[in-house]
Amino acid sequence: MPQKRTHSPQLGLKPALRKLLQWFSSEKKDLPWRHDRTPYSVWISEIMLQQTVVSTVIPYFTKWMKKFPGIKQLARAPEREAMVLWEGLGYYSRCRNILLASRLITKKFRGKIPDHYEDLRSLPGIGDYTASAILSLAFRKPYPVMDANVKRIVQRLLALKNPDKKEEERTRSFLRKMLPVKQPGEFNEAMMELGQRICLPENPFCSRCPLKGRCLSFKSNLQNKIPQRKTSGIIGKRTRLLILCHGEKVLITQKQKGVLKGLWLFPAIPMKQACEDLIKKRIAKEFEQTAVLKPVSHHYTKYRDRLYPVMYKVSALHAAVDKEGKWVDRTALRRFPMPSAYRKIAALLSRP
DNA sequence: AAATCGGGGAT
DNA sequence: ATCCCAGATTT
Repeated sequence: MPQKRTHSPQLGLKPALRKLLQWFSSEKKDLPWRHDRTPYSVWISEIMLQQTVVSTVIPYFTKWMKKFPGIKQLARAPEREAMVLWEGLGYYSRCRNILLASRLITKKFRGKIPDHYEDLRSLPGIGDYTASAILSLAFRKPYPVMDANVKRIVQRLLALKNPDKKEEERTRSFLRKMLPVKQPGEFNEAMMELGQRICLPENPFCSRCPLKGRCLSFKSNLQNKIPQRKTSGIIGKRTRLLILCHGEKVLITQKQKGVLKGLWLFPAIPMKQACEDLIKKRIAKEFEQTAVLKPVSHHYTKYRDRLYPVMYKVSALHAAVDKEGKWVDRTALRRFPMPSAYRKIAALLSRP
């Protein structure tokens, strides 16, 4: 005869799992990559979704699948064409890596996306998360994913307080226990959507959570203490952009390295620096400031860069400019991939 | 282990 | 205005 408990009993893992899958089957959203699911569509969507919210990805995914419906079309595409589709999505190395990987898949895997963990990990841009997502969603293999949503949920379920290496392993082993071998994809998607819609970083909707009976944080009312909020550490910058007009043409330069490699930018210098000396020395003998455009903000990670575009009309060009930059007709700017902040300025220039 | 890479949605 | 996101790669 079991003794009467003072606390409410914790829900077993199996019943909790059943509730989760039930919640997902009735609440899941209709997303483009959930139609006609193939290894290719899973791969592309998962890469686009890295550090990028669902609503942002949807139009990019749709455009991409229309232009590159399969790996064959992708593998023979010039990088420029792919980058134009990616423009505005951010983290541009993801796009370069997709191109690289598509060629590797063609060459080393007979044009088929591999269905083994190590093979997937060998491809550029595919880390632990993406490999597990492809294996579970596309090939129904029992690999749990650990994205930010899943980590947050398990942290709360188990009331883990400091996210370190050890707790990450706790999380992984918990997920391996919970994951239903016959429907790993459903489980992974259910967890991610739960994190996205119920188990929010702040003020989670615990009352509507199918896992609340299994959640130690909820039981102890710690759901707003776990996980700890991290301190910001934002760093602000100010940069002046030079919009140099020569006749109908504008000067842009292509990034040669870094994450923005391959993208085109207007020449930029820190605010403090005297830009007119630079123009005189490197670009043209004669110039005249013609306008000051509205600033736009360009931000990445902890940096918040405020861009101040200034237009100059230049003449008597130095010959050396062609090496680093390109004079482009204003109406042709749209054919050169740029980060969003720069695109906003380019849009102003291309209309009269 | 920590830094770095974008952009925008949500609050 | 601030936090965060279906992370990967480099330092």
